[in-house]
Amino acid sequence: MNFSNKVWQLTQKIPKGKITTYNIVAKKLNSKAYRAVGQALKKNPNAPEVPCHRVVASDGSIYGYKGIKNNKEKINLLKKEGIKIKGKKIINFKEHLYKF
DNA sequence: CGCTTGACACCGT
DNA sequence: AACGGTGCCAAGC
Repeated sequence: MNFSNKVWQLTQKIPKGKITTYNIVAKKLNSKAYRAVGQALKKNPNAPEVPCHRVVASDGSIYGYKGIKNNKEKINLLKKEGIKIKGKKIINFKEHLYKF
């Protein structure tokens, strides 16, 4: 079981309409490798199974996801799940926050 | 085996 | 409040 593998497993656990942060995921893995979490998610071999769009930065902003590409469709999908996004930041992201 | 990179977080300015 | 610099950890080369 690699670090990345755990990350994906946890990410899969995120229910629809909920989100979490890299920091939290790393802590759940008993580690401070929140950056490595991002690395794992970007690899994401299980694209459909792992909702990486539900993992955001600690301040509730989309770090890199939309930044890499102008993929508004994914952001729109998040909105459809009940998450409101203003620019790169999630509105009331703490309320949707899933702490495992 | 060691240096560089990156979807972050934290602190100072 | 916004921006920039620094530290962190795992993976890749």
